[in-house]
Amino acid sequence: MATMQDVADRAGVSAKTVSRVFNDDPHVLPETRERVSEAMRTLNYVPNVLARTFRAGRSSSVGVAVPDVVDPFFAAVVRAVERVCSASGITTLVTSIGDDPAREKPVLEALLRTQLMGLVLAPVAADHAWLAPWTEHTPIEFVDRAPIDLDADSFVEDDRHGSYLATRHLLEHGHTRVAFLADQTHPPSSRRRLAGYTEALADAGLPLDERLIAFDAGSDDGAARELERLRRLTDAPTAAFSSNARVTMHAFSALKRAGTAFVGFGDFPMADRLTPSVSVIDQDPARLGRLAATRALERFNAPKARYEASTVVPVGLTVRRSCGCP
Amino acid sequence: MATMQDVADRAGVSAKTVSRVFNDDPHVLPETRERVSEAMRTLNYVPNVLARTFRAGRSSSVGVAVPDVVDPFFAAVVRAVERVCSASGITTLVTSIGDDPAREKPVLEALLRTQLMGLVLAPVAADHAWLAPWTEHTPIEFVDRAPIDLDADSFVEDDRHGSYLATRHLLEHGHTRVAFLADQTHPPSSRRRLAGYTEALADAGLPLDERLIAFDAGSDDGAARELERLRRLTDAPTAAFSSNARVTMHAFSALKRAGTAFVGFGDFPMADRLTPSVSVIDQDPARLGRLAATRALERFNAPKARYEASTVVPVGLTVRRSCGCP
DNA sequence: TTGTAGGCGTTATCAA
DNA sequence: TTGATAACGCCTACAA
Repeated sequence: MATMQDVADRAGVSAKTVSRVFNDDPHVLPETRERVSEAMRTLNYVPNVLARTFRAGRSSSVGVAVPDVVDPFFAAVVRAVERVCSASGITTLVTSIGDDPAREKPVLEALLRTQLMGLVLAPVAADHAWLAPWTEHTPIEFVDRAPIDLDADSFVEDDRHGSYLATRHLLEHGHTRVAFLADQTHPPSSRRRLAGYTEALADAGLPLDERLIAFDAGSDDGAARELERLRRLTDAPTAAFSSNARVTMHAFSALKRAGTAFVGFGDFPMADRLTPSVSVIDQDPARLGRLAATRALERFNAPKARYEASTVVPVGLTVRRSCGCP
Repeated sequence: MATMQDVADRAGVSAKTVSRVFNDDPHVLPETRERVSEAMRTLNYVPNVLARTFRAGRSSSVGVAVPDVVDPFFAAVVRAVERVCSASGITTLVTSIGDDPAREKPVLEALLRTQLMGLVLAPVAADHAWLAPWTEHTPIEFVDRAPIDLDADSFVEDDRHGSYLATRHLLEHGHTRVAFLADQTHPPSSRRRLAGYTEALADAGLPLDERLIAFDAGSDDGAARELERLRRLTDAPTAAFSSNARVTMHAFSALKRAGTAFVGFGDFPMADRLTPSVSVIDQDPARLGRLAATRALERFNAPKARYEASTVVPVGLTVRRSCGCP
């Protein structure tokens, strides 16, 4: 690999001049510039990014850490961040944290050590206090899930309102017994979604029946078990609100079998092609990613400016068939 | 940010000793080690990864470039690479190339400039000759699609045999008119899949009818148009082989509407929940990613060893309902 | 316009 | 066992 010095030797100039040519510094005679360019070409000179980065004290990349890139929701976040960054010539360092909260800290530390320009994070752990020292050097933007015990930007969907919409829609179809399906992942969102559900019930003058809440619907088996339990209730539910896409996908077959009307929080691929097609609360993960990445770069460029810490993105109801609509 | 020198000063030793402690060099007295560790703790020392990387002349990351992280197939590849790498403390640099072949070169160059340990690549462009100089410094592993005009490792599915299996299965159901559905992406795989299809027809003593080949089924509209065209043929097809998951997903509704029996190349989320559930040729993207990442690291560690250049991973037929099986 | 000196943080080399 | 020195490739500050 040719270095600046190699090019300089060949062109009969100093390394600094090569540097100038490379960085389009105007203080170079056209003739010199040409000689240097020539040398760069013949030697196939490629600047050493590592050296530049080191010198600059900052890498030119943004990190993205999500629970799982295979989840379409997070994949969309990742792609949005990539888009924003690549437009500025910034590379993206993607990591899947996985389901285990204990892995989060080591994974993020490894990322942050690389002197990122910023980090877009959809966390799985429930405590982010330890990130505080890092926020002084690196803008950290939370997406989908707000930080816990940490002062940082967050970009989240309107969980409460989405759940409210979904539940109300089912109630408007005449259902009075609506189950709430969830899994154990990220309690804060879950809690907000439960709150929207409860609120819709209350507005309809309906009581909250704890037995209608299923917290183990995150797998095919779990969903089947929970739905079987619900079916056996004396006053069995006739409708269900699934509080996230993962649950909706796993519970789909069981819901269909039981003939239960349902709405899910979060769209997913082929939801509109299933029979019945699935009515969903429509999130916009790309928007979350875009906003977060943009903010990260803004903060990087103007660390002292003041920003809105918490951004709540509205969600809407996409009506298809599973809710009972014709 | 504390540097080694800061730690050294505080512990009353030289920077090199701190380095030794940090890197678990045995040639340090336990007592010295303790003093240094103490200083590291109080100063909250974090090694400068940029400096280390620069010094080493190599980043400790592996690149992954795929057409689109949102595509579940490539997402699975990405995650597999991540898994392999993180097990060795190596970070992963993920990039979506997008659909535009022209973007491929600049995107990859940006990646390669960062002195990657290796690159796992699922290309969209049809010429890789320009990568030749890079392969001397960086192992480049092709997945899903083989390199064109370049000598590099490749890990691909058995396209031909998979298509053969799918087509034969449909023929065994008694169909004699089987359409071939494709889009324009990556011709080499497409061509091999077409070959398998043709071969199955030939083995059944059936002629290849060019009119049954649809090359524009990569979108909902395109698929609908193509199927309409096929429907109007005097001798319309009663079955179809979709040559990739993207096409299968887009064509699903139209195929269902037409009552056509079909098998798709490549599984996708919810394929088993659709009505009819979709019979597919089952690929194993995670395996491709795992193999490629492993090879990249092997080559990095032993650049001179000899390896099998081309690996073809077998595929199988997952029978569900769309093929007409009861 | 061009060049020289110096340093970013770490580690290899070699000497003590 | 420990330390001084130099070097990785580039760029900023300053000098010529």
